[in-house]
Amino acid sequence: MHFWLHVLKQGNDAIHLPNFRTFVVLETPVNYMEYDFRAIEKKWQDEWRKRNTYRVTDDNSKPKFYVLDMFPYPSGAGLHVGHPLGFIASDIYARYKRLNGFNVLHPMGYDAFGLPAEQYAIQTGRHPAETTQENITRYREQLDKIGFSFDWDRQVKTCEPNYYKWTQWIFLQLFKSWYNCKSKKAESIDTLIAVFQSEGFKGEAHEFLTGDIEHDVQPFTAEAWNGFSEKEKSGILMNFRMAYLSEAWVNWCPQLGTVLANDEVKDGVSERGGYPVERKRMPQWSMRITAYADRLLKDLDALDWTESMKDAQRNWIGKSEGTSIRFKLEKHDGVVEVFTTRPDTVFGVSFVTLAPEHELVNVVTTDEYRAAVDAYVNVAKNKSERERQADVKTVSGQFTGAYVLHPFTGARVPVWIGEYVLAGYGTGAVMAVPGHDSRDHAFAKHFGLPITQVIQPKDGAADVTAQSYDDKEGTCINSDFLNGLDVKAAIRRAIEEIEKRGFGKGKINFRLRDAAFGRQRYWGEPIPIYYKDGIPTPLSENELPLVLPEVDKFLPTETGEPPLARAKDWKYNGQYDYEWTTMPGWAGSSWYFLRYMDPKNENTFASADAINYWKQVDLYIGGAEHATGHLLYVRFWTKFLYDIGKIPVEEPAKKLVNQGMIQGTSQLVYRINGTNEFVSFGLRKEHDTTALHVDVNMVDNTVLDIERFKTWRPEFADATFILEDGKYICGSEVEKMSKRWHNVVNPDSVCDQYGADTLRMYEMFLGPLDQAKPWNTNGISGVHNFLRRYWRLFHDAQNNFSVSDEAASKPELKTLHKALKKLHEDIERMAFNTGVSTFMIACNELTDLKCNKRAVLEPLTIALSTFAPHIAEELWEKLGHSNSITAETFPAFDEQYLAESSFDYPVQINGKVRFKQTVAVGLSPADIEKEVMTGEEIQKWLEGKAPKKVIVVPNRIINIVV
RNA sequence: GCCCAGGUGGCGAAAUUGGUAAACGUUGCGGUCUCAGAAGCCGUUGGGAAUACCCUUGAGAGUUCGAGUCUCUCCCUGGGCACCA
Repeated sequence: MHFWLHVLKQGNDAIHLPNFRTFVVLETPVNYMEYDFRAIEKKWQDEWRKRNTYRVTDDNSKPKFYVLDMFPYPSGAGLHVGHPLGFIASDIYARYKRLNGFNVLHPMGYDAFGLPAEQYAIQTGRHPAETTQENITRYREQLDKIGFSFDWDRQVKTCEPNYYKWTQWIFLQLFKSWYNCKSKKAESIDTLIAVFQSEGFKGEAHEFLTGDIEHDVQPFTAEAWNGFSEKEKSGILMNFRMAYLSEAWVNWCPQLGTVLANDEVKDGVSERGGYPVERKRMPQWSMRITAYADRLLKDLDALDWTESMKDAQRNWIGKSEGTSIRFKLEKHDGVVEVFTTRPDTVFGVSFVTLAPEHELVNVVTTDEYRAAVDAYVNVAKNKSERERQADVKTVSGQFTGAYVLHPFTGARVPVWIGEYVLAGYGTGAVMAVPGHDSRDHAFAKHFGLPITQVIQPKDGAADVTAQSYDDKEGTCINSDFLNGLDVKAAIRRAIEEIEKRGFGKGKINFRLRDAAFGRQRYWGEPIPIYYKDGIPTPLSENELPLVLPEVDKFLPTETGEPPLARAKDWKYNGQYDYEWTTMPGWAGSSWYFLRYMDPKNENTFASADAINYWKQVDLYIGGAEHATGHLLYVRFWTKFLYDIGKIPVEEPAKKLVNQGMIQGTSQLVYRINGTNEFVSFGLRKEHDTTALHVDVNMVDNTVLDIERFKTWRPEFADATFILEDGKYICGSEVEKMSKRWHNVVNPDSVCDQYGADTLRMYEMFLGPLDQAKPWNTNGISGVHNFLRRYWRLFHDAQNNFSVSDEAASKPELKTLHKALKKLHEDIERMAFNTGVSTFMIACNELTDLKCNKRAVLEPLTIALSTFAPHIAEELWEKLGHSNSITAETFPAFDEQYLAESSFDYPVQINGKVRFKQTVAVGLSPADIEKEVMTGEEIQKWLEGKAPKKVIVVPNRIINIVV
């Protein structure tokens, strides 16, 4: 006699004998008789913890492999099924590498400083440390359920003093360094001071400054330097430090009350919250990432990252090669320096445009135009970033009354100001060539300025008065010594001539700007600086960590100072104010991969031994949205630490894989307007309806659970429904997974229903790792079914363990080795979706063969432990092993079994026949040795083989099926 | 506007170097088991044609004995950058 066991959706177990007529309707049919994943998964998670199975040591006898996930920010919402996608992939790869004899570092931690915890603190008064810790605890619970092989002993939290002590330490190193453009590396600021003491500063004549670092330091002699006050010296050195304080244009977000870095601003609004962002000039700590622009760009080539990721960084760095040209002012001593990538069009200049913020605007404006210019500049200044960006189509500008002289022709060229010229890029001034630049063209048209053609397109005439010809192809005309040259040659010739005559010089510009580093926020690392007599002074290293002080409120002070100004008696030595801004979110994440190597070290950020052993991340998995933020900053800090001799590698991660986002599938119901009646999806067009999002957990495969819906919200308690086929069918839409759309699916609920192994395999099965895809559970039963069938291979009909020690047959071995070979390939190239299929195919074949042979099941189970570690461990134990399966070796495949029954099928090419593709037909290896046959030989060769099917296209055998 | 990735059945997708397109899963349909629901198991599921034939990888051309894969043009979707001179 057998009985049925069903489970209520809520998790209440109930046993039903067959003659019972009352049944529990199943949400998810699960037969606990067989594969009891709940017991198995709990057992092994406990067991792994007890045995410290995944503890990692710096074992020099094995090759190392470092698999890293981008650590999560622990938000209050907990994990949804999208979060673990990358973690599962990295876990499979880490387990695979471990089984292949590597010593694998696979850690996890938390990026724990950040805005949401602080916003929550402002609203509720709860300390961010407290809520962050709660969120971390919740994350850990969720992560533990999925069966990851993280070494939790190495966990890091960026908000803990023993971690941010070293973030502050790195800040101090940056503060104490400058970038030498000659040696192309960061060096101790002492070397610069030594130069100043002995020879002063010669401006551009100093080779180490001929790079692209911008500063406004006037030349001085050694005597002058030695006579400067401490404050003056400090001010000058600030222009060279890697971490520096300066008056700078920043992205100010009034709603968030803080400054944002460029990558934190999207389309003129803050990435977090979507609040407007303005330009504001204020004292600001910055990181001189621009010094590394060229190296950050160049070193991308050697990285094993996707092209799109590298391109995103290339775009962001935005290198453009061109030249600066100085235009002498007509009635002043000064010059207007412009930057252009098209010096070949210099004879087409009809005016020069300055950015409204340009410092020369005030100087050159004539009295006649002063009022108009002031008005224009004022309007421009008061516009927010967003307004300015939204407004790109309107042409605006103002003549200053001033003229410059064309360097080659001496012609008078009017000086305008225009919003379309950006203060922060190049020199903040452009030479306008309306014939060959569409923006200049629009400006010229609008203000009736002359348009000259200086480039002749190859395919004949272009009417530049109607439209500018921007292409970098053609021949120079109306251009004196450039006439007849094509664009490329003309650019070279023009630069040569400009340099020779001293009008300017070839120059490389980057779009990349220095990164704003101070945040007017509480929940971040304090910047280890205090102000002694107005001089920003670093703490000494043994004074670290500078611990985040307590404050009464997390808001700015009444006078607008950052929250840290509220901290009572928080002064250096009881007398000097500390810096009140804190570090941005990206600070802690810019070096965490190093801390995992030696997370508990009290004396240094990580010991030299550990760093030399682990070196860098071999495989880094995370979201593509970090392309221009985290991934650029972590490369920057890595290069810096390399320069100052602290680490042996220049790049944080050799290989980067971006996992695609898992979107939510929102479910919609249709309420007939003005009623409380809901109409099913298929019939909604017959009514005037409004779509409402409903909780996806109330919907099973588009069918709404009406009873649950009624209890969901009080207003739906007496709702009525128009059904189709007796069901209420919901509409669906793919949207970002968020509470707002009620489409969040938790990994916990999937683990409860199907188990962690099913969740792991299903997330992989969903599609290619790097692709964005909506979450749906349509296929999850297929994956779950696979695991049950796999379980059944080891058990008889009564669920008794039953594995045979007989030798495996050839077809069984063939199935095994085919699967192993494919798994090696699938996992190596991170095609985990096909990896799941490979297991399924093998399982199907073995089921068909009724194979329960140890010789086949043992190796396959080791392979399965990468994807589904819990069930694999359980079966491994049942197979009589007392050791954890993690101690095994990933089974190698044996070509012999594959070769024995397959051959390369012949294809005739130009009268010769070649063997191209391996097809299994059961021929002897001797047949395969022949590489080339004529058509006649094939006929002979086939004799006696009785092929089932031979497809012959005139004179050509396409395929043979035996 | 510039740069990148992609477009294959009802759906998620596979095809790794140019070699039988649609593996694997799901959905639908049919069957089996059952007093019965569910699960399980078996068959079938790109299109057309009365069988073993033909057509089919966004569109069009090209290279090749052979193209989802390579080249060119175009269309569409997603992503990045953007008055960056």
